[in-house]
Amino acid sequence: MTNTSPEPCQSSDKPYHHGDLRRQILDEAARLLKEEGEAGLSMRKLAQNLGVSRTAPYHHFTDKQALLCGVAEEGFRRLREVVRTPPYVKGAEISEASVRVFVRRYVQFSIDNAEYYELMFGARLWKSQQLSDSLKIEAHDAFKVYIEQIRAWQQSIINSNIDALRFAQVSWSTLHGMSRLLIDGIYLDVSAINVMSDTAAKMFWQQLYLPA
Amino acid sequence: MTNTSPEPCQSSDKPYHHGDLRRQILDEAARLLKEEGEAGLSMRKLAQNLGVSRTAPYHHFTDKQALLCGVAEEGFRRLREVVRTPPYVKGAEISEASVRVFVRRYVQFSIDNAEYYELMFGARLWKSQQLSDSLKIEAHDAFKVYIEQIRAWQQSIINSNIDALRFAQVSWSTLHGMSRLLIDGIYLDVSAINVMSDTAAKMFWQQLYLPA
DNA sequence: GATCAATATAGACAGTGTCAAGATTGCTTG
DNA sequence: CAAGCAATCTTGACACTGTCTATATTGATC
Repeated sequence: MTNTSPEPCQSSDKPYHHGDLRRQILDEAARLLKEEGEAGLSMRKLAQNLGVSRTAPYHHFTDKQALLCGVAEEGFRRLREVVRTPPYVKGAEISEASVRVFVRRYVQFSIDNAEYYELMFGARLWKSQQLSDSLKIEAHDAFKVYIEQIRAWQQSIINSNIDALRFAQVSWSTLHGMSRLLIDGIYLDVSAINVMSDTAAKMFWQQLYLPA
Repeated sequence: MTNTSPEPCQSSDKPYHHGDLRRQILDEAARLLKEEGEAGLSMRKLAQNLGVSRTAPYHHFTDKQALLCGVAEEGFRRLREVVRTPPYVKGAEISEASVRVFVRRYVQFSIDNAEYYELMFGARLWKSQQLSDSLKIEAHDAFKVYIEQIRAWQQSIINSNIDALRFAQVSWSTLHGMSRLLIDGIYLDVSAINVMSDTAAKMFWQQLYLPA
């Protein structure tokens, strides 16, 4: 399986210094996670796939844990990017349709970036005490996007009896739960994603719109 | 750390055949998962803790995966047990309070048996194609309990516009999401469990009770 | 009591994360 | 341009893992 004869590319002899390793490690890690799952990701295989020695990655990530944190960080960046794309929902423009868009977007992101999502919201990350500062910032920013969305909803809600914090917690639970059930292979009917998302959106909307 | 001198218990010399190994493996596995997390569970440490050779467990579980399936199976049995304890909710007796009881019970179970819950509803289990038949049965029975609960709700709902299947999926997503967010250490405020549960219950109730 | 399946054992192998010590390189500063 | 330094990459080593194989001991059955 291992190719002993060197491939005649990359400027004949590969340079001692790779030059772009950190970036490629992050990408290859995500690729391995996607293709083979968590069990398929090892530091050594990672290095080998990139044509570099086993310990080379340790000069860019102190730990395997640190590497996973790096991938998760990338995920948070992507999430923020996705949520920030139009159409936005602000202030009084809120409607059931806009809630629907938001829900669909969240769930769709989690499916499309399952390998990232698992790390971003997995126990491995949040139960470890060693979160890098940059990760904390990224994660916090991503959370903020959600909170802002809830606040925007809250500004134009008719049901003033609602507790915004509790509603944010429970609604996020719903989104997160749907995502995990789909990602983890417990909900198998992927074609029902949109219907489920819309059902959730309707539930949220009725919470916001109707009196307690 | 390792105690070389044999402890003077267990009828002097320990017998060649353990006699109760399978049971103790399951318990010790759950204990290790609870105390040290998934990373702290290895077949070898397991065997050593039980005072048995490294390969002994393999006569009771073909795989590490099979062992985890066994633990999960135990978890499903427990879940069924918990949900079946009174007070039940049947037919027309449904009320917001009864929904609240159900929600609280589910979330509380997931917290109290986190080490089981993680296995029962983890990707490791559901993405592997090798589920034992007994596990499938246990899991299916546990799901049935939930479905029955939803059906009971449905029988006395006023809102006939609701799609029972979709509602079951989304409501379970909410419960599962809350559980995971708490178990995985993303929601840290454990004291808010009951308030969150009640908020979710209220949301469910309004879905059931109010017209679309 | 002989036989057989269940249960336990030690030995071995490949694979893993990661530490330590040395080699090679690019940047910086004199 | 030379020297030096820090960043980067390398090989070697260690303890640990899951699991295969072959062997030993036991309890139950005819």
